[in-house]
Amino acid sequence: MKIATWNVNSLKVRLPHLLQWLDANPVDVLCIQETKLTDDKFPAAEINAAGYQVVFSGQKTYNGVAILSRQPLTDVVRNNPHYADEQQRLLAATSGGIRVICAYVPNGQAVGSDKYAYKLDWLAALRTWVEEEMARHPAFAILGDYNIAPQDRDVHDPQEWAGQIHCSAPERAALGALSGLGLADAFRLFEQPDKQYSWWDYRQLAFRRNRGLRIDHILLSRTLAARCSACTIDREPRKWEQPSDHAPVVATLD
DNA sequence: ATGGCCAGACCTTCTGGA
Repeated sequence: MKIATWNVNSLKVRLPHLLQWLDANPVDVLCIQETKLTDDKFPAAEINAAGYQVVFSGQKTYNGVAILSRQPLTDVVRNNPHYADEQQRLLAATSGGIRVICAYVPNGQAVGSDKYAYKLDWLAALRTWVEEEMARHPAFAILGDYNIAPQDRDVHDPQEWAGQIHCSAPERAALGALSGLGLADAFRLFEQPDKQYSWWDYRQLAFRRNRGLRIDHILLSRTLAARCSACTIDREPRKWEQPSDHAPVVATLD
């Protein structure tokens, strides 16, 4: 089976891309972020018609997450029970025996800002919840936009980004604390070409120049990491007209 | 020159993203 994550940056604008991508890439589970839609506006019928069950948790203008699945979704949980948050960034469900969390980690804006403090608090609380979920579900995956580049090799220009948002030591430590629960970055289970990114700024022809960051990740429990035979970033939809600034990441589980 | 693009809100200009 295949599981994937994609920050679509407005599902209203990107629904045609989502359907086009699913048609070419009929993954079993897809986590999407930044839907930017209230639940009454969520295009469930169009997604159902494409052969997917879907659960979603949205709000106006910002954030919003959804899980699409070919198999039924059960035991749905919205938001982190350990962290009161009006922002809709987390959704959990079980599909095909796998416990999945879809995560849209706060951006953080700038190191030292209020939003940065929120990002770190949010990540600390996420760890507590993930630890619980993993204890209950050995087959566990958390997929999403982490807004953190784990290492300098995940950054097009590590000197330019050194210490900056997405690359600061506390952010990387918070991601490391999640990994410390026994989660593996699926992408790094395999030999990969250099300069593989999942996000590119809309400005300055950043995509054409491959000036990007790898900030979208699939983290797998040991049980699932043992089943994982591939993990790739699909740059194709970033080339389409009016694209999301993020690319999908796909993991194959045997 | 610290900008540049994009999406969405209530416009002709802002916030947030990363």
